[in-house]
Parts: sequence; structure tokens; C-alpha cells
Amino acid sequence: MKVSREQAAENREKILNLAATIYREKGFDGIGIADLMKAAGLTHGGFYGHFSSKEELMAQACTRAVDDLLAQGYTRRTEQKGDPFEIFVEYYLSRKHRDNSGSGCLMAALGCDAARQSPKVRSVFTDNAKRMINGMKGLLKGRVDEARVHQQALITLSTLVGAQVIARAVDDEQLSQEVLAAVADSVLH
Amino acid sequence: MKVSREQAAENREKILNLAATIYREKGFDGIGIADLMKAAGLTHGGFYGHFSSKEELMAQACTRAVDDLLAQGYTRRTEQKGDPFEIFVEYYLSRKHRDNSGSGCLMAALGCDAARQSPKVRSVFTDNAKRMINGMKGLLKGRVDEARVHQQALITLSTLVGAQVIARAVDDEQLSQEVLAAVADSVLH
DNA sequence: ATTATCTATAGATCTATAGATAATGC
DNA sequence: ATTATCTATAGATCTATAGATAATGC
Repeated sequence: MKVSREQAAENREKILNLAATIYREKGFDGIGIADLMKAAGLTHGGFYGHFSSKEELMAQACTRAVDDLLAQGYTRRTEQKGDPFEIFVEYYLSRKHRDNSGSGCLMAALGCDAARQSPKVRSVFTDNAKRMINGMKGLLKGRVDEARVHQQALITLSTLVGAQVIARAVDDEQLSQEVLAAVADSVLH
Repeated sequence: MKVSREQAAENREKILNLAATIYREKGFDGIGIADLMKAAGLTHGGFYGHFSSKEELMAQACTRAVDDLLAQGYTRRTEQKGDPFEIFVEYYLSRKHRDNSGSGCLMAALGCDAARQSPKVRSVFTDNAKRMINGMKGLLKGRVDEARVHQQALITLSTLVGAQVIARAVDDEQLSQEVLAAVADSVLH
């Protein structure tokens, strides 16, 4: 029954990565510990050897989700040619991002939910919101006045997040695509 | 135990208004039928005389929430002088709106959650998103080219929704206000 | 007689824990 | 000997329903 220390560390990573994905797909309340552990190929009781509580997992999963998003940014910038800002915006407003919330933006997937979570989760969520804002500031450098980078990052991120929230919320495919296209037009030109 | 037909209709309204408020404050999963009915001064079992299921209430509560928001718009326009668009944006990006999600925008409060709901709830949610878009189009008439009203409504609504989602998600009061102020500056000037 | 509401409960969740098990790592 | 995982279960939810109750409205 027992596994090696190395395997246990891998199991922990698997739980964390799965949580980061499934919470973004189905919400913090969308899956219970038992089903999450089953998805990781482990049993319910084993969870509490890795995390002290579901709340603790939720907090760590937020950070993992943003790790994930930032890493994807690096990958895309090395694989695609072009302006990093434009590459990011095109991904963010793509149907691929809309239809795969599990690998996408934390704020678009769980922003509404974050406001209702415990202080612990909100605090970690806020730290990760700041990482996203800093990422956006990096993409905007050179594109706008140095003095306006912070303000513009907040504006652009708000627009992108709102577009994806609306595009995912509606079940009207045409309207959903109109939102993404209109915002892409506005942000890129 | 039994009450008059008129009183029963009032009880139904009370349940619906409470649900529209509490769901926006705490999410669809944030309150159960028993506690909701207790808040309305009724008992758990009585609920199913008014609504066939919790899902049915969730759908109807979305419409009630937007009824509420549009009615507030009329009230503000008669009470305040000034451009209706500016009056709306100033309210939307206010701390008052941020701190009172229960009486505020459906999309900002429950947009992330809507994507994960049943087809029935998503369908009603979409109808109400369209009512909000139409409201925004009305506010933009005369301010932008007729041909661009629809596109601009989607852009502005995205920006406002995203700003409020972020402002509510973070527990850093300064950052939260910076987001609201930056977006107000961008949308109004 | 009808029906809006209440009480009580079924059955399905959920988080968390206790104690057993068996493989690792000293 | 230590410990990662498993089985089993406690205790607290949750939605929904069945049947009783008592006031309305014909």
C-alpha cells in the first residue's frame, strides 16, 4: 500500500494539478475530495496526508493555475513569432481558451467565486491576481507610456476577463463569438 | 397554516426576490432551500408548492435579478441629472456596487457560475445577458456611430463586468479601487 | 372541498478522522 | 520503525417527497 517518498511527491503533484484544472472547469464546489482523489487514482482518505483541508488545496490550486498560465505564455512566445502582447490577446480571446477553462485564466474561471471564499483563499487569490497584472504590465511595456502601464494593464485585463466571462456564460454561439471578436478588435487596434 | 391566495403569491415573490439577492451574494451553491425558506419566514417543505425544483428557482432568480437592475436604472435616471450612460457607469464602477453584489449586475456576480449550470439555467441566463446588452445599446445611442453600437456595447459591458469581477475578487482595497478608477477613466473619457 | 404550509424523513451527497495495512528506508 | 495509503464511518449537510394540518374560498 505504501509508496516511495518520490512517488508520494508525484501523487501530491497530480492531486494539485488535477485540482487546478477541475476547479477552473467546475468551480470550487464542483468536485468533492472523494471524486478528485478517484480521478487521481487514489482513495478519499489518502488526501489528508497531502493537504490539511480542502480549503488548503483550493488556495494552492489557485497558485498552480497561474503557474500553469504563465508557463504557457513562455511556451507560446518561443513557438510563435510576433508581438507577445498580440500573441497573448489572441490566445485569451480564442474559442480554444473559451472552451478549455481548465487550462485557462484563473480570474475568468473563478473570479466570481473568489469573492465568496474564506480570507485565506482570497488572500492567495489576490497574490495570483497580482502575478497576472504584472504579466500584463510586461506585455504592455513599450506599447504605452511608461507612466500609464499600470493603469492600462488593469483596463486591458478587465476587458479580457469580462469578455471571456460573458462568452462562456451565454449559450448562444454567435453572440459568444461576437463578444470575443469585438473585444479583440478593440484591444488590438 | 394555510394562507390566502394573495398571501401565497406574496410569499412566492418574497422567495424569488430573496433568491435573486442571495444567489448574487453567495452563489447558486451558497444557500440551500431550507435556509432560503427560513430567511423568507417559511419552512423547507413549503418551497415545492411554489417552485418545482431548485434549478427552476435559479433560472427565475436570474430574470428577477435583471428586472431589478433595469428598474434601478430607471429610478436613477429620474432622480439624477446628467447623461444616462455616465450615470450608469458611475454606479457600476462604484464601491457601493462592488460591496452590494446582491442588488447588482447578474453577470458580474454569477457569470463564472453560469457557464457551469444546466442547459435550462444557461438558456435563461443568456436571455438576461441579452437584456443587459440591449440596455447598454440604449445608453450608447448617440454617443457612438449607429453602426458600431452593438459592437461597442459588447466591449463596454465586457470591460465593466471584468472590472467588477476583479475588484471583488481581490482583498487588497487599494488595488480594488485602482481597477475601478482606471476603468472608469477609460470608459468615460 | 381545496390547498398553502408544516413536520418528518428518505436518500444522496460532503468534509474529515480513526484505525488498519503493507511497503519503504533506516 | 516509519509512513503513504486504504477501508470504514461519523456527523453535517443537501434536494426532494409523503402525509398531516388547518385556514381559505366555493
